[in-house]
Amino acid sequence: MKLNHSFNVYLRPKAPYSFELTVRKPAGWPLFTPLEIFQKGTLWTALHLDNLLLGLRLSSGGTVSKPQIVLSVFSGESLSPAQKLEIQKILGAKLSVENDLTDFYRLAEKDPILKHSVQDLYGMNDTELSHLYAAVCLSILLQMAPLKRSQEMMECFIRSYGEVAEFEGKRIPVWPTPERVANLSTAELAQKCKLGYRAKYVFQCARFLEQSSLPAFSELKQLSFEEAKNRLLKLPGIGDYSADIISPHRGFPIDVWSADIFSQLFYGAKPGATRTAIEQVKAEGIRRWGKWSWMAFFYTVQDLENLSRKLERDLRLF
DNA sequence: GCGTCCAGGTCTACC
DNA sequence: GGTAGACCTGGACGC
Repeated sequence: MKLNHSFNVYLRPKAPYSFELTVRKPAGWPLFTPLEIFQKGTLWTALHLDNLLLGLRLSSGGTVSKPQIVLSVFSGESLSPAQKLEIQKILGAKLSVENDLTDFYRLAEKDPILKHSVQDLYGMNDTELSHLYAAVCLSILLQMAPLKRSQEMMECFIRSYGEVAEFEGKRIPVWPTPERVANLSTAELAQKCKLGYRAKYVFQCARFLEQSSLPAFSELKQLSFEEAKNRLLKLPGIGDYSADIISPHRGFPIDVWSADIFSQLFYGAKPGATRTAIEQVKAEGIRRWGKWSWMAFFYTVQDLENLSRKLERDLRLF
């Protein structure tokens, strides 16, 4: 879809805010779609907001201590001032411009693991996924597969069934909407992108969301952590790990891979039976970091390369 | 080359 | 209520 209309917005996030680390996370997590383009400090990406396809160009107009995001929004139709204001508000929230890292950094300074990560990734903020169904599909396609295969499934799924935002000579495919996927068949999903048993869940979740059986992202945010998670657990194929990834409140999403990492960080050794270590590691992370456990998880995972080097050298775990 | 195992979980039948 | 086994696929590994 060609997006020929545009308007510009200047966002002023709370400092510290590293534009580059926030929109282009070190572990390779994309902002809104795995097929977005990042070149010389500028990100071209796209997403659906309430079924409206938008293209975005983002760059930094400031510094970590005096941040500014220069944002151009592209749409297929002319938008009213009220629509533009609403879009600016939603994108600001997704980019965490009101996020205050002060309390988390205060905790991190005294923590033998986190003190390294916040130093390495100073000003990195978490961001919100493009929409609820995108988050659901992401978590399902991460299940029970090596990362490479998950990435292949995601890319095929997005290229095959997502709309393409065309603007400024770029073509950015976005995550499919539940309305589109609900009209497909499980067999087609399984065969075309080799989703395996996950095809059933991707399809059933699309039907579930299309029938509005679940609140939108913004509404889930208004609920308590437990209530939001309980609502998400009603989705087919969504268990404890996936709900922790999807929830706007976030959780401490420990799977086999991260249980291995955090077990080494907490206890200095790999877990014996990895599956059974998940609960133990999760409980320990929440005990140590409480309401900041998601941010601790987020910073640790993004900083693994630096962290493993530093921990080998001088970390004394408590 | 071929067979087996298992991976960044979740569901369900069975006890 | 707790738990073993099944579920798609493909890469790694042993033979």
